[in-house]
Amino acid sequence: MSAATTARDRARVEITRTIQDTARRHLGEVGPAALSLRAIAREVGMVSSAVYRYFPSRDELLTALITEAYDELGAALEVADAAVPADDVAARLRAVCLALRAWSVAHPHEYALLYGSPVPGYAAPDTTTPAAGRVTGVLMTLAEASERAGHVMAPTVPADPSERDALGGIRALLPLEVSDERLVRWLMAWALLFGHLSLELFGHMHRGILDYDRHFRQVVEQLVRDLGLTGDDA
Amino acid sequence: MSAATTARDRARVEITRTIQDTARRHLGEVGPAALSLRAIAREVGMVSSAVYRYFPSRDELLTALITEAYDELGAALEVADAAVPADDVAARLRAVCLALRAWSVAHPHEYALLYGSPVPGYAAPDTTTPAAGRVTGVLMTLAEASERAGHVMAPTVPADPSERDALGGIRALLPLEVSDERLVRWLMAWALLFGHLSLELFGHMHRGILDYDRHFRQVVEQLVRDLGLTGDDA
DNA sequence: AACAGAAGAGAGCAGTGCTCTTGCTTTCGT
DNA sequence: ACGAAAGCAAGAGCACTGCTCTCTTCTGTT
Repeated sequence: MSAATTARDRARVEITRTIQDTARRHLGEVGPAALSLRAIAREVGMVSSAVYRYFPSRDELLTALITEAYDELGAALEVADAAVPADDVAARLRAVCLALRAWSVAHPHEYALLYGSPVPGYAAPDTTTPAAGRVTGVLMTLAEASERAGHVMAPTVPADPSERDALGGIRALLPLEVSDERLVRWLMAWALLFGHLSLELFGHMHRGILDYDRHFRQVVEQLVRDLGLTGDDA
Repeated sequence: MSAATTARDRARVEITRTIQDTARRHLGEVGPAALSLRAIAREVGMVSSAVYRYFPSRDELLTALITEAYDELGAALEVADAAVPADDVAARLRAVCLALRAWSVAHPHEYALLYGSPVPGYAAPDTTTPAAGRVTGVLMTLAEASERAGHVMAPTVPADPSERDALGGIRALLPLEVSDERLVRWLMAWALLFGHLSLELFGHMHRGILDYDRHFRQVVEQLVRDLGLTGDDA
């Protein structure tokens, strides 16, 4: 059993980090699809084949970047969430939404890597799912908090009985019990947020929205309202 | 001036179509990023350089495919919309939403091409915007119809005065006057729909939603409700 | 029938991911 | 302490990509 970290071990993790960092920089500059393993190797100062000692394939490198990005985003959301009184769910949602957009706008290529079209041959391995769950987990935690606080949502369509089964996957991941109706509304919030960001970052709002920041805040306000997080309802 | 269509002209459009059709087939099979001009040429039965007589670059070919896809989707939505009584905006929205999802699920790669991360070096020229507008136009038409019908939306946050300017782009594209609040809600519907589809098609709902179809219908119902398209409000 | 222009073929350039072989160095077990 | 074993870097090479350039062939028009 040699748990001792040899010099080679240290060099390995260091070089691995160097590669991943340069990859990350390249990602931020040229985007996921244009990521070139050879270009990265060139900049790190080694020949392309040497990189394969550290990442068995370009996809593995992508996976590392994906996980890292998910974690970074998740952490940003958690920090934003924690910076606000825990019992003020409306404020927490606002903070999380703004943090989400701030990170996405600051890292559009990373956003595209996470939530854009999947890279062609690439199929995300299960390694990334926990990191990905960290992001959605923040929203789901808020959903639970809202349920616990007993917030009254805007007029909501009663969930079809079969909807309960349709939501089975999520429910298994949630510690707390949340009503179908509330779950649906929070899933809609989830889709709305990422839809908004995708449309904005991928250029589909270019001709329509003149002030992204302003409009986003309006949307978040409406979201807070629909979820019933403001004291006054209807 | 020879406006007469010579045999060569006819051959040209025919071959152009053949290339585009093969490209379209490949697109449906391997996705946008993996589209290979050489592979297409190979299948059409000519050498790669010959294709450049018809499409000056791979990007031009992509542009053609994008425009085509937008048009196809737009047409599908228009057909679905027209198949329902014009004065029943709720029914029209339901039909459009279901048609949107049906097309997207049937053509995931085309969806990714249109609404996923933009292709690396590629910047969509203005040629595609009218076709793209056709899709969003369907939704905006419904928004106008709803305004005209005087539907009362679910409790809505009053729009900040500055929001009016933020929405300037859209408003310039809309023939009818629609209130800021209603516009915001319909833009949210737009973002929600494409967010939902992106999350679904790009695999982010994989662990959470067991019955996509069922869940989507529930979401659409809630959407109809929030937009105030059902007779009974709150 | 002659000619100009369009179309196709092929070679070639620079780039990609990835594999395999060849040396070299560090580590580990005896 | 030394030899074996494992790890690492480099280079050549394969199959592929988009794209350009040249050369030839073919074809529609006058």
